[in-house]
Amino acid sequence: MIQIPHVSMEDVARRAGVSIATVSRTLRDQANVAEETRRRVLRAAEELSYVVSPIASRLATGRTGAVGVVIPYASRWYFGQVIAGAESVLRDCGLDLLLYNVGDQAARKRFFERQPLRRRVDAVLAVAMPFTDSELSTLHGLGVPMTVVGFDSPGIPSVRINEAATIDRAMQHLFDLGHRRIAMISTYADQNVWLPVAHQRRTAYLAALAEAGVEPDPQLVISVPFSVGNGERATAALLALEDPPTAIFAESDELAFGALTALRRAGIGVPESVSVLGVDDHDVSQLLDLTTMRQLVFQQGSLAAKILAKALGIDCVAPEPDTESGTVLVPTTLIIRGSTGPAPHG
Amino acid sequence: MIQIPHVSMEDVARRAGVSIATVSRTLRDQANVAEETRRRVLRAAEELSYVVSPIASRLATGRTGAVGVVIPYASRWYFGQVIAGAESVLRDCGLDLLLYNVGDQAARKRFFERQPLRRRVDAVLAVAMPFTDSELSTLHGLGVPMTVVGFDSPGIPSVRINEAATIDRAMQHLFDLGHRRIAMISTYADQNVWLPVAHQRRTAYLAALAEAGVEPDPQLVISVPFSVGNGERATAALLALEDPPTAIFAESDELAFGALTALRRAGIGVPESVSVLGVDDHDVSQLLDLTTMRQLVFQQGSLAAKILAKALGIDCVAPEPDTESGTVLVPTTLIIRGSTGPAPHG
DNA sequence: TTGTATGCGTTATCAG
DNA sequence: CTGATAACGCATACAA
Repeated sequence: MIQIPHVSMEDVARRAGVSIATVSRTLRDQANVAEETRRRVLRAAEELSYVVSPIASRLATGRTGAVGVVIPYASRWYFGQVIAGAESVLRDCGLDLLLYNVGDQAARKRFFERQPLRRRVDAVLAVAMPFTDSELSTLHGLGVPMTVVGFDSPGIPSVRINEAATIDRAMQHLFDLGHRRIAMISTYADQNVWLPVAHQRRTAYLAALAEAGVEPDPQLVISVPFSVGNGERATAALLALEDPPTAIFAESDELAFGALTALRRAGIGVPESVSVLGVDDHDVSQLLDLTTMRQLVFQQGSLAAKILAKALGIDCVAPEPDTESGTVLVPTTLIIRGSTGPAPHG
Repeated sequence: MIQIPHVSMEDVARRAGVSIATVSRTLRDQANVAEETRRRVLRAAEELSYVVSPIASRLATGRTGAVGVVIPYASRWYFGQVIAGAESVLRDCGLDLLLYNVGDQAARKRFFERQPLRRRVDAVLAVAMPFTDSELSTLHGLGVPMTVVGFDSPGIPSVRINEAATIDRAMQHLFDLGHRRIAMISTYADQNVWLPVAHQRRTAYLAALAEAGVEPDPQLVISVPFSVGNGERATAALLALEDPPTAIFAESDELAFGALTALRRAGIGVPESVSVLGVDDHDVSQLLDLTTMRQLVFQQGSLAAKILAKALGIDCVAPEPDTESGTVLVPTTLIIRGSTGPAPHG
């Protein structure tokens, strides 16, 4: 690979017959440059196909021009959506997106020990990764603005959905269909990623039951590690109960996929015998005809990025109306498909 | 947010009673530092919790310490896997992962016009994004090593699967089951992402038919834009044929998901009446019991990153044995699940 | 083995 | 409006 000698600002200055200071001013279109000069500089830069060295610029300004995006599982649908949403905004703002995938325990530990973000980013965007107090203080030690997606963390702006309202809406849908015996497939806290979201959703599920005057049955709440296969196992367990549920509410679509599969394998009709409902509106959900609470994940990512851009004083995108408060709630929508139907006659 | 004044190398040097040159040498553990001095320096750095400014370091060395990862759709399973794989290696190598998501036409155009990667990365990793000649020369103009995943590009090291062999293995499986009337769901070239892979897979499909002595039927090859819904529509069209296929081979699992859905909706038994086979081994495939050609996408991403690290002279990970050649072929495996079975008696 | 001095390519502060 | 010039924080020949 040929190492191309880079054109420097000095080269441009020489060609345009001005000083490098003028070149610098021109290129960042500052006001105090004569129109004639400006044209000469721009033409010289054009002819030399010059681009500013971001690194030198960063050293001089003290800003890194980058945002660190910290996520547990880059390859999952939800996180991919957030990344894509954030990327679209950051790109428009001229900010680099530095990706840190710290899903497994070892990676996470190293991340917080070595702190690769130090002196490297102007802001941090953390996705669905609640932190321990220790981790949180480490992050604060970075001294840069931070925003989180998918959960709340004290003192940090966040973008998420209203968990309680979302779950409640879903439960209402099932109640409306006459279901009373509703199971929930929840995720299990593992060592790497603690998901208070799971807790919130379980709580909301119980609250909805209570409000509807339905006695909760502990057997109907199953917690499994998040994986596309565990929803199936959980459902198999539910079906093995003496008094199986008429509806299964999965904490996320991916778990619901498993539920649908288990039901189909067991030859149990959906929704004639059992209804299934998820949360996300995953790409595959439409295919599987899964009723779900749609959340706009891409938008949550872009919103979070906008908040950061604003915090950095970068005016690059149309401001969002409700970005002021500490927590931005992105609305969710019930998408009714074929996986939910009237409760079978008891 | 409080702006924390950064500790500089000079502070460490002062505290350790040495020059900054010695600090610099120590921190990059060069040999020529006295053990005693080294300890003093390390302790001083520790006490001040000092970290080197990557930016200053980069300006001095002339290397950016970053790799640009260019992909069309960050939120799709395949790309998420590649990203995760690349990230794991790059992190170990101390390289930043700069993500560029250029799926839509506008973003792609801007990417090649502005060339945000110029002077910003030491290497480029492009994923399943064949380039036009113009784009290719632009990339070469970056003057940095490059590697591609998922396809070949002249003069660039690549990591991919053997398309022909993969498709052939899949077809053999169907032939072995007695299928002769095999449809293929292929992807359609759109403006944003041209996928020669689609072409290769169609060609391999036809070649396999020819070798098996089966007359190809143009009606059985359907091309649709890649989306989780189009596989379903394509399958519906196939089922509407006078002489519908007994097996459907989808270019990717996501399309196969649609096929499964369409069949289930039409009340057609899988695999009793129609077999379905995909390529990828997507997370959801196991759930849907889809027979598929598994490709290790995460590994392809990490392999590509290793090739780049090596090209950059960074010795950070165990070298791969077969990384020498221009193209690294990652093996694929037929994963037999429940979606394929013997052809129904004609 | 250690220190000095110069350069890396900008930005920003001053004079002019 | 423009041009010197000093940071920016580190790496690295070169000296000592």
